[in-house]
Amino acid sequence: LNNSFKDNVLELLLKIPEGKVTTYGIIAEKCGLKSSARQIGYILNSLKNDMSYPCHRVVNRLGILSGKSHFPDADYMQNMLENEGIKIEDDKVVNLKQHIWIPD
DNA sequence: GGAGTGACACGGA
DNA sequence: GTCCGTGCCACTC
Repeated sequence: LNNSFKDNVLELLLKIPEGKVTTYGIIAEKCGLKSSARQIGYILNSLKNDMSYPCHRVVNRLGILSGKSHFPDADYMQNMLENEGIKIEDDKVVNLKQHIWIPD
């Protein structure tokens, strides 16, 4: 099969439940490239024109909204997350452990 | 094919 | 908690 790494990432992206977040590292590991978290950001960047993917639910391992500058508005990511019940303080998810989602 | 580029992660100081 | 160096690998010239 010719599934690229990117396809796996996209598939997993769509599974992130509303009101939850996950990290670049978790996605990478689940897609079989444990230490290639950097690629996730690269892939998400290529989706910036496609809002059908919940890119806003991906944060770094500290819960920081490291990708917020890549959205249409500076507050887009934060607004989306807060809209789903996640509290953001200083560009960081409050109580990350409570909101993190880990694939099966 | 070689070098540069990341929306990262980890360990050590 | 911070700052810094290193590993990482798909992708693009």
